[in-house]
Amino acid sequence: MGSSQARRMPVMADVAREAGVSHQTVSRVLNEHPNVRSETRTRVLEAIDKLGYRRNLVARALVTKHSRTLGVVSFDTTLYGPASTVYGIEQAARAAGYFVSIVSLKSIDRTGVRDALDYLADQGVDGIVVVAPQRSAAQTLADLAPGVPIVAVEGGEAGDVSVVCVDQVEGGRLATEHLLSLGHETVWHVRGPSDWLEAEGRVAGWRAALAQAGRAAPEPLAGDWSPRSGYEAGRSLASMAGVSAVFVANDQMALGVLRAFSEQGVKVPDQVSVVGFDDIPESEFFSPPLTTIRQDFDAVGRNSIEVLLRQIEGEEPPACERLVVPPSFVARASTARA
Amino acid sequence: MGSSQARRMPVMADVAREAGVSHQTVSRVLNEHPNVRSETRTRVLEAIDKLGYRRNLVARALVTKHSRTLGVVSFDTTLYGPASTVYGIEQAARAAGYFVSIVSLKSIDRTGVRDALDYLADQGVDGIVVVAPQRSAAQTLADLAPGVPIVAVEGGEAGDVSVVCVDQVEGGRLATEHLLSLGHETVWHVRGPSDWLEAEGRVAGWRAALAQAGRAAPEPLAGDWSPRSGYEAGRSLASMAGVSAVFVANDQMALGVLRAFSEQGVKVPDQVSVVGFDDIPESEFFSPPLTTIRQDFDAVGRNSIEVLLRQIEGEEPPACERLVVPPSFVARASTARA
DNA sequence: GGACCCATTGTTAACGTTCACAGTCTTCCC
DNA sequence: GGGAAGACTGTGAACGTTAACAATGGGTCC
Repeated sequence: MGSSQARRMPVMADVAREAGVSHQTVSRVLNEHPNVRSETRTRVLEAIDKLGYRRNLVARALVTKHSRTLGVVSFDTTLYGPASTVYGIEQAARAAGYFVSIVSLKSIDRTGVRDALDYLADQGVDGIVVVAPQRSAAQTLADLAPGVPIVAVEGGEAGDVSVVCVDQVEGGRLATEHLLSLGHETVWHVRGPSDWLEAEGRVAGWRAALAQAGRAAPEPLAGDWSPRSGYEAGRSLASMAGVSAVFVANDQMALGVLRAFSEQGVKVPDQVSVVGFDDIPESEFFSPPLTTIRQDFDAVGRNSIEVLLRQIEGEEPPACERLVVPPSFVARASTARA
Repeated sequence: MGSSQARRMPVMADVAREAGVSHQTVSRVLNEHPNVRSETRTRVLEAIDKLGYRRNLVARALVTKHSRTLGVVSFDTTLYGPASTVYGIEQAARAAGYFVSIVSLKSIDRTGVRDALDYLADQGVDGIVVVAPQRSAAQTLADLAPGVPIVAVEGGEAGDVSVVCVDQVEGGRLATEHLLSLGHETVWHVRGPSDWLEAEGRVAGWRAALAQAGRAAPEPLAGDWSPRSGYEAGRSLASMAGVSAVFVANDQMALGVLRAFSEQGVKVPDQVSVVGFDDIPESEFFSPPLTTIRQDFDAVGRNSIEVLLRQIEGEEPPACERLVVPPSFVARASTARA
């Protein structure tokens, strides 16, 4: 304990005594019940102020069965994307009067997600947002139905949970079509890890755009989102003939690609055009400034809370919505005509 | 509500009935009280398993007055530093069996911090970590003593709250001494915003190193941590004569500086050496790879939880510790002999 | 064999709210 | 002036857990 508070915190009964009313009337004032005489209300309010009373939310939660706390499960909140999404979630949740309890997972094995959900459910959260970009996580989610409403962010077409996501396919298409429109014969791709839905979506968009233009799709190079993996892919690409346009699945890897090209004397955008994905704050100052696809993480966070609250507070049964946020194209200096 | 749960969750009394014991015995089993016959324990455990019972932590918190939840107040968790610190905090807290409730502030006016603390205190958190890198936040903290234990991260020498921080002065000194050791006449500095304690510390270290070497300190250039502000500082520096070494207060701004130099045809490290601060994952792949000062954010997070828990669980009165994590020097390719 | 200790279990009362219901006092209408 | 509707307030009982204390039983020690 170690608390050195002199006298104990006042409770509702203390306020009631001070104001000369019953504890229930104090409760009514606090909950803005309409049927309280305004004179009584001010008396209670004064008493509250005088005693420095603060309502005990734990006791309240016990009886109402609502903690006004939302849980967030996320994977590696150190990355820009997840961090921004969680930030958006937290802002929106607090604006709606909810607390946010966070669990950041190191790895995303099945048990990890399951444990995190149990953990949060134990705590009595009213709902959970799972930032589950990996297929494995998304599937786990579909299987287990905890007692509380759930929303998945970037969760694929998972069973009967609501999903909020950015249209990754459209993003991949935008990037690829931009490069093709500049006259490049075809577009190479450095993709993200295979169990990430976002990576899959971008690959799909890239393939679709190439197919639509009647171009052959080269074998994509594998990456793991890290600058280093991009660097390695970049070295491979630099050693290959006929590479004039590359769509890299995120900005961090794109940085690695740029670095590798620079080392190998490959000029961007003169010899090779590069497009990234995410639009992290640094991208604008890469050498050269990176043309990329912007994801509105803030909107994703906000929307996920909206969907979740609709599920928590709405009277209808869980509707299982699917909300897609469009990506946008950001032109900078890393692409040029073939 | 909208919950479609068929029958209500079992409570302790249900388990007790099922196992043929009193609810108190169930409680004892759950809390690993020693004086329970092992045969009784297994019977209770079986009943728990059979009914799928989960203990209600809200009710528990009401009577124990401990929620096993810690609050975190942070500013802009989108930035790498805060994000990593919060990540470390969350990991350490969960390992110790605590939940983490987060409040991310947009701005750090006095009221913002005050409200956040009140908000968390209302929720009944057992302790709070404030990632308060700005002087204003740190001061606010010193003023108000909420009922709960508090630890400040990067909080300066604020009054009677415990502080965990990285030795910024030492970091600034390391960077500057490295540049001086390469034979540079003096070292220029692009600093962070003036109300940030970290910015001040780095400036102080830089000045100290210059003074110790008997060199004059040029007027530092002002930045706001963003790549753009670094870019603008870089343009100024490029237009000035006699600039051969620059210590930039964070890696993001350093990126902007590198970009500006590149645009102006200033070669790094041939003409100018650059040192950053933070060691973000991207730094290794800048052009050129950035020599920088690494902060162990993870250690900061872990330590802050350790200090906080010692304050919460220890029996002694709040000791008001001050824990300093040393920075480390990371050599890469952005610096060279004068 | 009686006193005493300890392990084990049960009983009752908090914790601080909100909910359900029952009052009391106006006011208004016929 | 009687009754009913409505505004306002109070009383008692939950919510599901842990704390404090009491009770039981077996063993040990002289």
